[in-house]
Amino acid sequence: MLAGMDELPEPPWLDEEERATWFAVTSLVTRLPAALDAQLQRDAGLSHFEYQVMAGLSMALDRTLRMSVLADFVEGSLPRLSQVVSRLERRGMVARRPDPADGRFTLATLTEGGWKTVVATAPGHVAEVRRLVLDPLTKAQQRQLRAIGERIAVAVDPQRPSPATVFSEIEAPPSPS
Amino acid sequence: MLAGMDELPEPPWLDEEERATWFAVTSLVTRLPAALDAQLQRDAGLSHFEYQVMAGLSMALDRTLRMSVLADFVEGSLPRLSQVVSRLERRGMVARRPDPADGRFTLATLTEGGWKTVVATAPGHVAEVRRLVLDPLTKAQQRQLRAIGERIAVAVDPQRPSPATVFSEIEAPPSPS
DNA sequence: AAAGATTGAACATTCAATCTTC
DNA sequence: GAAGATTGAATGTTCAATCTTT
Repeated sequence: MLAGMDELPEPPWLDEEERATWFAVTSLVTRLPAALDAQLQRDAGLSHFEYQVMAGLSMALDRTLRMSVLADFVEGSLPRLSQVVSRLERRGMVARRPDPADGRFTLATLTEGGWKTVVATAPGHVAEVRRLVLDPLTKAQQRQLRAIGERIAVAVDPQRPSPATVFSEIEAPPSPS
Repeated sequence: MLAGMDELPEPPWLDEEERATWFAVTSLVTRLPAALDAQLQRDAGLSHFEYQVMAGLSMALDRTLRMSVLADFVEGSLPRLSQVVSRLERRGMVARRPDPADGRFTLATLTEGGWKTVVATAPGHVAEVRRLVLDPLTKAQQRQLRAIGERIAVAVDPQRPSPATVFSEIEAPPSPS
């Protein structure tokens, strides 16, 4: 694949500095999600993914979104979203119906009960996000983290739409999260 | 819980900057693990967690570690580790036996075949880590990321041993307690 | 009795196959 | 036939209960 190319040879192993950076990253991506799940599970009986789904809907116009747009927003696969929304539907949090404009789409709507759950849950979740992520960092570090995340995101998936793009699909008045 | 305390009132919602930071974090913690899993699954038929387990053992003295120490190192629960090691054992990658020094402990050892798998897999994995995380960042950003990760780690779990501590357990001979 | 580890059942996730609508 | 979504089976994870050794 790169025969004949004239590249900087990258060392096959990580040096001590790089390993420390890498360790920080793995630790972050394993422990932070676990901590967020724990808080939401404890206080609201929701996984972080379920909460993201409901929060996404709560920000949308008419609290309604097509499944595929919602899947994009929560960065999950459509099959996964479908399973999770089925569970949320059984619990009365979300309702689904075919899109009248095009029957191939499915519209998911946050019910009144789902809305109340989000409204009741959001402050505690936001507080936890502040406590674990925002408060421990200086403003400068928050900016750095944004830039770093953006660079890694591009490397992981160059095709990926920017946050702003995805977010605009959602439209946004009343916004928990 | 905090009646009468004199605190800075924290706004219940995130402002635009904070939300951007938060979005970068959630995106990072959901997409990066998926990308790493994909590479390892494709090239070696291993999940990232399985790889971490085997890599941890490969660095240890005699390629052997007590299950509880290994669980600490890979930041997973003991039940989870036990299930995963059972699978790896069935595949001939790892062997278990009671610790002769104290029968309550179980010693897990990387087999010759497991070692060969790690040796064959590591370069590709390291290359992927470079490609997705290290290469897109400047040296300064790598330092920043380390500092940021450390701050968040402390917030998530103040009791948690520092990376250096956990790592030293790995390299140190099993201390007869 | 406590520490370390394992097990079994409930639950969640993944992926290919399928279904429906355009 | 293609796009959007769902389902079913296999796989993985979680958690409480259990077992063994000290």
